[in-house]
Amino acid sequence: MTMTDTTASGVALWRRVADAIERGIADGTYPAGERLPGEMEIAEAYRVNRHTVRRALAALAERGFVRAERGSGTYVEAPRLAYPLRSRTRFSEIVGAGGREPRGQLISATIEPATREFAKLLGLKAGAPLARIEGLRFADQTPICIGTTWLSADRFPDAGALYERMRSMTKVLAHFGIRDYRRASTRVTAAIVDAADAARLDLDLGRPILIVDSTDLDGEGKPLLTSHSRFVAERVEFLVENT
Amino acid sequence: MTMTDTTASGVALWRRVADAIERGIADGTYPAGERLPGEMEIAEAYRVNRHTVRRALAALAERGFVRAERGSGTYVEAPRLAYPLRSRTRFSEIVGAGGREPRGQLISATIEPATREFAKLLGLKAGAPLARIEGLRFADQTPICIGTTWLSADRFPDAGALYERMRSMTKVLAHFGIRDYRRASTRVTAAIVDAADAARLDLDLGRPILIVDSTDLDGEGKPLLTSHSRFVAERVEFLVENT
DNA sequence: CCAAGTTGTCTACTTTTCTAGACAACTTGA
DNA sequence: TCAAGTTGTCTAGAAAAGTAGACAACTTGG
Repeated sequence: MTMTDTTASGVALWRRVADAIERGIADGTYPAGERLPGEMEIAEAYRVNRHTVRRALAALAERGFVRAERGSGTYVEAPRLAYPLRSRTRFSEIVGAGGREPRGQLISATIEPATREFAKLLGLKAGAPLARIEGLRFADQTPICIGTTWLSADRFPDAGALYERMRSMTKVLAHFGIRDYRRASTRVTAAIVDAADAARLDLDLGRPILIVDSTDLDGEGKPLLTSHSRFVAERVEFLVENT
Repeated sequence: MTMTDTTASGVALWRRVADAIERGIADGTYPAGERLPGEMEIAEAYRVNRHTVRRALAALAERGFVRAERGSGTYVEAPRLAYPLRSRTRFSEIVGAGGREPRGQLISATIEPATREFAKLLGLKAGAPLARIEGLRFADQTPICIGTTWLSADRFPDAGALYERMRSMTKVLAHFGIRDYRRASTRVTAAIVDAADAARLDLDLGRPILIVDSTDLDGEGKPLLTSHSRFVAERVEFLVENT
C-alpha cells in the first residue's frame, strides 16, 4: 500500500497511516508482541514524513495497540479483549464472541482442606476437601489470564483431571449435569504481577494485572465454585453492564 | 449535533459535516427532493464557516446526494439505487439488499392478443392471449421505475389480480410453481420521460429515464415473460457484471 | 566499550484547511 | 418591479497538518 493518494478524502494522512497499521495488526501482518518496522521504514513505505508516522503511532499507542520502546522499536500489543462482566460470564464464550480461539491449559490440580474462609464462601464445613485447579487461559496464542478455582472435591470428583482433558470449566460442570450457573459476586482489583504469573503470562515484571475474585452459584442458588483470576491488564478491558 | 469537537480525530471538518448531512439524508431528516437548510444556517448549526459547508455540499453533490440551485437552495437527490444487472435480477431482492423497503403497486392489468413480435419473443402463436401488467415500483417511498410485463394469459390465469395482491412478480410466478427463472436478455436505452410516466414517477418533465427491455426464461429455457421498464435515471445506477 | 540503529524532542518551513468578509448572479414571493 | 434570501466566486489571513533536518537519549549486539 502506498499513500500516493491524491484524492482529497478529508481523512488526515497520519490517520490513514494509523488505520493501515491497525489493519496490519488485526490481520496478522504484524502479530502481537512483534516489533513494527522502524519509523523511518514506515515513513518510506507510505511515502510520508517520519513525524507523520509518529503521529500515527502515537494514536495507536494511546489506544493500546502498540507500545514504543526508546532505542529499541515499537511493539504490537494484542488488541484488548473486550470482556463483559455479567452474571453469565464464560471465558470461552467471551473469547469466541471476539472472533478468537479460546484455550485452557492446566497448570496444577490439587486437593486441599477448606479453610474457614473458603468453607464459608462455598457453604461447606471447614476442612472439607477442596479441588484447587489452576489454569492458564489463552485467546488464540496470547495468554490472557491465570485462574485459580476452588470447588468441592466431594461433589466434583476428579475435577482436575477433567479440566485437563476438557480445557474448559464450563464443560467440566456440564459433565456433572450442571447446565447453567451464574456469577454471584465479582470483585475487581489491580496489582503488580508476581514472578510466577509473569513467566506463565509472558509478561514483563512490574506490569499491572487485573484481579477478579468471583463466586458462581448453581440453579438453586447454592455456591458452586469460587475463583481468583489474574488478567494481563494490557490485554483485556472489562465491560461492566450498568443496568 | 454540534461540531464543537476538540478531539483531533484526523477527519477533516468539512468531511464530518458532509457525513452528518449524509446521515440526515439516509435517515429521513432531509427527505429526498426536499430543500436543505441554507448554507449559512448549516454553518451556524455546526459552528463552522460557510465555506466549510460549501466544501461539504460540493462533496455530496459530486456523489449525487444533493443538487445546488443558485438563488434557490440545495436539494436532496435520493441516493441512487445500485442495481446490478445479472441473470438473476429481482427488484425486491435488489432493493432489499440496499437496506430499503421494496414495494410494488399495480397500475393496470389487461388481456390483449399477442402481436407477432410478442408471440415470437414468448414462443407463442400470434393472437394468443397475453396478460399485460403495468406496475409502479418503489424503494421505500421513492418511485424507482414503471414496468410493463407481458406473459401468457393461458399459462398464468389471473396474473394481474395476483400481482395486485402479492405486489411482486417473483411471488406471482412462485404461485404457479416457478421457483426460479433467469434473465435471458437485457437491453438498456435512455429517453426523456413521457407525461404519463412522469406523473406516476413524481418526476419533472424533460428528465431522463433508463429503459430496460428484458425477457426471462424458466428452468427449461422456455420464455416466461418479457418486460419493458422505465427507471428514473437519477435514482438508480445499473451495475453490469463484467465477467 | 563502541558503533549502529532506535525512539524522543526541538526548531523551522511549506502546504493545506478553515475562517472571514465582500460582492456578483440568481430565485422567489409580495 | 423590488426586496429579501439564496448560491457562486473572489481575496485575504489565521490555524492546522505535513515536511525537513538536527540532535539527544536509549537499546542492542558485537
